[in-house]
Amino acid sequence: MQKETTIINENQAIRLLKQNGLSITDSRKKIVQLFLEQDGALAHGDIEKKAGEKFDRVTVYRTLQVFVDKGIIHTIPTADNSIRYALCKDDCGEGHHHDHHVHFVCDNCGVTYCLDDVVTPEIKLPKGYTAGHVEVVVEGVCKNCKTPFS
Amino acid sequence: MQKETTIINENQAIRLLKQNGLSITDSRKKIVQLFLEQDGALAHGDIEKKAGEKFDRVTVYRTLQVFVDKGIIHTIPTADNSIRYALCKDDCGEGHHHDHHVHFVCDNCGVTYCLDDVVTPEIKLPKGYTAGHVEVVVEGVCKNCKTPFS
DNA sequence: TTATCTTTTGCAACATTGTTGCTTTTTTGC
DNA sequence: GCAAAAAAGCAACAATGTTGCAAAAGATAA
Ligand SMILES: [Mn+2]
Ligand SMILES: [Mn+2]
Ligand SMILES: [Zn+2]
Ligand SMILES: [Zn+2]
Repeated sequence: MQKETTIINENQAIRLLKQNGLSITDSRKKIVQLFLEQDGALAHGDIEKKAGEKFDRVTVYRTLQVFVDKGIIHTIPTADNSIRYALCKDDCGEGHHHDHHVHFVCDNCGVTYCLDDVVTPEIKLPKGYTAGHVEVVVEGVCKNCKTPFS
Repeated sequence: MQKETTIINENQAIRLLKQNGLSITDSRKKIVQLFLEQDGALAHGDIEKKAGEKFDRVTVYRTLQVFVDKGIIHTIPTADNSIRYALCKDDCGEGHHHDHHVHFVCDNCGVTYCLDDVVTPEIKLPKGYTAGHVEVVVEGVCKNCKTPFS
């Protein structure tokens, strides 16, 4: 028998897809579920691996693209030139993301977290510059990797 | 006759390379000069183009790597998965970068600027997280693209 | 300046990542 | 179930990045 959480996540995945007017397909269900089961963010490569040999690489690319467009997931810029993706928790939708939170990359375990409660600060820019979106990525040691005596 | 600024930049480039204990080669001189002549940041591809067909792609990759290692240039993370590089203005050196400034990417012209005078803010993290380095990238409209009446 | 040693370059081959057009398969709405 | 629409898979390709190695260029000291 399937584990109960898997079923819950499958239902949740289907709900999320329907909410966004997307048709329900195996790959979309599976990829949304991966995000739901996951604490941190996922890179394209992670998804390919975690989904097994099940889906074509192109399908994964296109699925992620659709999810970003619809405001289901957002991208996280990192220094190592690999885009990570994470679920949008805010009221993002088609054509407008509102993820104004800080991201954290752990030096030790490599996991990327959305710190949903830490909002991006106001940045005072020099004269002539107009700010749109602000991205903040903090690198350091995460709560799971913290040693008791450090 | 060569333009005077070119000569100045060549001397400056040589000085910078010597300072960092690097041997003086055509490609290193040329690439440092490109950075000196440039207001914004450069991506790998920009450098290949601007250097003409002069240098091998591999040489450019390796040169940029050496420059980053030596603290001559630093990388700038961007959302579009393309690493940009810019000269370090601070006291960076081999094995330690100290570029704590904000970066700005113009939506309109695409140029990436180092805002050397805008320092990265302190970020208050949730319990258990320890901050190392903080990266801030602001996206918006730059001083050159600003229209008079906006 | 030349000889020698060391470093860097260019080349070739390869790996990884991302893109596009087209055909087949799946999903949806009836 | 059936037809139309959407998505997936496949193949071919483009772009980007990496590695090993031989040739060339740079540094050093006689
Ligand atoms: Mn996030
Ligand atoms: Mn900078
Ligand atoms: Zn960690
Ligand atoms: Zn601009």
